[in-house]
Amino acid sequence: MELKNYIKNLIETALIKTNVPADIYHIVEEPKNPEFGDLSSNVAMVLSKNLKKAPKEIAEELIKALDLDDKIIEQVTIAGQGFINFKFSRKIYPLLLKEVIEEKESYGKNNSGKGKRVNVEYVSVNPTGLLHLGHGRNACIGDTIANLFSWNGWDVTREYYFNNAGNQMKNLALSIFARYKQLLGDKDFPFPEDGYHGEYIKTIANDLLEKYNSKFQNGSDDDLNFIRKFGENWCFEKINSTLERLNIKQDVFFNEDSLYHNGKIDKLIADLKKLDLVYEKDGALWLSLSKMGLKDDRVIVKSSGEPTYRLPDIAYHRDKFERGFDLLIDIFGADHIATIPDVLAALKYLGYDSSKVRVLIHQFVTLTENGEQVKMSKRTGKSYTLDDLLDEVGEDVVRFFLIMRGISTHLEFDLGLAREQSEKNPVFYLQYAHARICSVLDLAEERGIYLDWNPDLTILENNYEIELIKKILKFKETVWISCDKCEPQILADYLRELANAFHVFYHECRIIGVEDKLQDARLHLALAAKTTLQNGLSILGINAPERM
RNA sequence: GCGCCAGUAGCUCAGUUGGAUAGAGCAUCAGCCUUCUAAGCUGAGGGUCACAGGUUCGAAUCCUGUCUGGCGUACCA
Repeated sequence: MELKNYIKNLIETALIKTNVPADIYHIVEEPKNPEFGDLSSNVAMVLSKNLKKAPKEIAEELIKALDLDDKIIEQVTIAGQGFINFKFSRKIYPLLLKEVIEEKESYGKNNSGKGKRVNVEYVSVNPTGLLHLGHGRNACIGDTIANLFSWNGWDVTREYYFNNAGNQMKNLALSIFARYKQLLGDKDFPFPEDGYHGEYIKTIANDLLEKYNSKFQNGSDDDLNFIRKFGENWCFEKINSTLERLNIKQDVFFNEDSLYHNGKIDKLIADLKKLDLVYEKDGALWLSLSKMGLKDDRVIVKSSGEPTYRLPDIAYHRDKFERGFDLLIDIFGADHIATIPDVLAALKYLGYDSSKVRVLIHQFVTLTENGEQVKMSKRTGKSYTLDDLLDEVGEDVVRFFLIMRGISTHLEFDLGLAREQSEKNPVFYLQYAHARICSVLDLAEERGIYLDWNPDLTILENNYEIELIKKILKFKETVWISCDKCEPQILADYLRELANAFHVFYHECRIIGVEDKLQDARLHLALAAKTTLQNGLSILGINAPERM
């Protein structure tokens, strides 16, 4: 039972009874100050304007109309400017806790997305280099959001979109070729102006040399094509191994090139022409964004005959629509922001419901240590890659740090803090709570204490116990909100609060060695806390260690 | 110039579509281990919510303007 929904329904039923339209927007929330009660409603204040009555007066009438079950609600009071505060009977919490224990590893799941399909597109890095911190943020956000949708009952497709055809890939081939020639002794062989300068290009060239010797030194078209493919495979292998370390596995790898081969690009152009949304000018094909309410028209096919990225982007999203998803989520870095309004506008004019596309823009990541920005890895002397970071602090810390801030804010990754294997590190705080519980449960088992299949949890009634129970019960709602808002950070924050509630309970309440019935009830409470922590951590893709 | 994001404690950040006394972690200071993991717990100090107006019962939150930082603003992706 969801307590918030219960109260909300109670109020709405009362509103109908008193002939007030029940569709008014009102909030049921936990008051900051626990003295005010367990849940609080602002409905009287919201209504006061429409009804032209004092909030307190409305609240009084409403309370009379509430159908109260005194087994559930102990007290209803009016306070402040007109808040209606509800206090639950302490007896209901243990009953709800029982449900948590019974649901085990599925506690927290709900069916709000049942029958609906969502496509989450993330990472989507072209195979021209290694993953960096920004990609890591993208990957961790995307994977966590995909997990959240899954927990909310959605059928989730995790997708990676890439382009292995365009200019960038030519550039990759030319960059590798130049390094290759240099390795072959032609020290002054010119490096392409817009080439990829990373050290990894030299590594690829070196691998190429070791494997094929001087076979490609002429640099013919065939040679360059081979080198391009070699480079692509090399990069993908690295990208995949990094993602694997983060335990990220995607379902669909969508190749942009397929849109050209299966005619979807041509069809898109034809359809846009039919709708009179494109025109030719200076030998190029322009998209009439001004007709769609945007400011400037943009080129979608260059005078050279090559498309710009906008064209396949539109075709790709159209393809996703055609695959029948109810929701399309794109996870982009802040540098990709410019194209979004264009793509959405075009989709809308092509007859698709562009409100089904949800674009999440995350801001950049900066790596700092002792307040100073870190650009190069101390260990390798090269620019800092996601792999370097994983080597240094491990996957749990990386995953947690990259989602622990709101998506839209800049993220400062404090390397010093991340390296700290102590109480300063927020990841360990969560994991420690889990390990602590495991250790208590182990000790119980060692001493031959077995959990009663039908525990009397009503014995749990002190504040520390109740606070922990309330926190555990909040998990389900948190999984929903975090998904609805597409903010993994909400879940991360919640888990810290949950861990804190457990640590306080543990500190104040002896579990093993107290009177049998109480011991059993507290062991069950610890078990419920463990389950909740474990489930929460699994959504974040973080391990829940049994020992630390 | 224009667009998007941000500006909250010394630092890094929360603040649940406007609610009661603005919160947390780190840092600082002071306490708590002969009993289940001290990677823990308790307490203290620390604020002009960038600035100025406006909207109303009520604003960190909404509107307008200004300032500061980041990212964009291609016939690159």
